[in-house]
Amino acid sequence: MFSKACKYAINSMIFLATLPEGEERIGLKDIATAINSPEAFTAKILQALVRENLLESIKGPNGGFQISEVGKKVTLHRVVQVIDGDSVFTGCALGLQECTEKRPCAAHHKFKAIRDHLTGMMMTTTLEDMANGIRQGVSYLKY
Amino acid sequence: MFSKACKYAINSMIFLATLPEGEERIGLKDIATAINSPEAFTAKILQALVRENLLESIKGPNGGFQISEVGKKVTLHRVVQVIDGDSVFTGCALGLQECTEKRPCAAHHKFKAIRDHLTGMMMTTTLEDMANGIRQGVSYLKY
DNA sequence: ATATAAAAGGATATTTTTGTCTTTTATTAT
DNA sequence: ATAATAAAAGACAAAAATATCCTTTTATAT
Repeated sequence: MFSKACKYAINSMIFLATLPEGEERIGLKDIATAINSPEAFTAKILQALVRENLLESIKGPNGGFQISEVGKKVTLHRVVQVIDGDSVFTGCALGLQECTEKRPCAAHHKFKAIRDHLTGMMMTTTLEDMANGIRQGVSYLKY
Repeated sequence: MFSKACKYAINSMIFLATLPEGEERIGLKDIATAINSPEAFTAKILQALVRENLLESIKGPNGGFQISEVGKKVTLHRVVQVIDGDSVFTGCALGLQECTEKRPCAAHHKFKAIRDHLTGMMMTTTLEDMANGIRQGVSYLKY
């Protein structure tokens, strides 16, 4: 469904969203540990999230990453879009180049319902929603 | 969502399912042309479908592939399972190793609904359904 | 029997994704 | 100013997915 890079991105964002007011900044190492991801690879992904303003980063001692104001309000949909693009939301499930209402693939209408469901869910689920589950201990970031 | 191999598999199966009674056998080249896929790669995929008895193959002149009795009755779900396994139906969307009702990832319940929807659709959509759309010219296999 | 056709099988190549390592840049504290 | 810290950037490496090529096996037709 999503690339590993995208999963790391989502989990990183959720983790950063769980950090309490005033202690929002945290280093790469701690993020990678918290979500159980390879550190250097995670760094690349965080860079992309910084470029898209979902995160802020500060170099040097006591540096690290923190969720931005934009990032705080963002949905799952946006995070996926930044890392994987929106092919998962709009691409043809059977791989046709041109797959439209007028010239649909064999599974177009069946998959349209699924994709609409997925897109709707992703556009209405915020990082805050998911961070709350983690904070309350009803859901988890690793293992 | 699905690997390219899996898309080629689905499209091949649909194409083979559209062939009329008595003219069911057709060569690799024609299949690859019909679905616009790389020939040799498609061959590998068809071999896997033969191994799983969704297709039959005959070597030599006038040889080729044809859909088996099993294959005729099969659902999209089964084709995907043969090529991609069922991680798309059962795997954790956020990549957690252990993601269960008791120890869910942050998005578990949201994705459960999507996956149930997807799985349900795939288990009830047969190749025949999709072949009919192609035969009637209301859906397409390439471009 | 022989030549031909077509899939099977295996080796190899390419591309994409994932992952690591090293150097550079920015920031902080001494 | 200097040393230390941490992210950014870029080069490189490994693994997986995709794709091709070559040889072998099986069947058909002459």
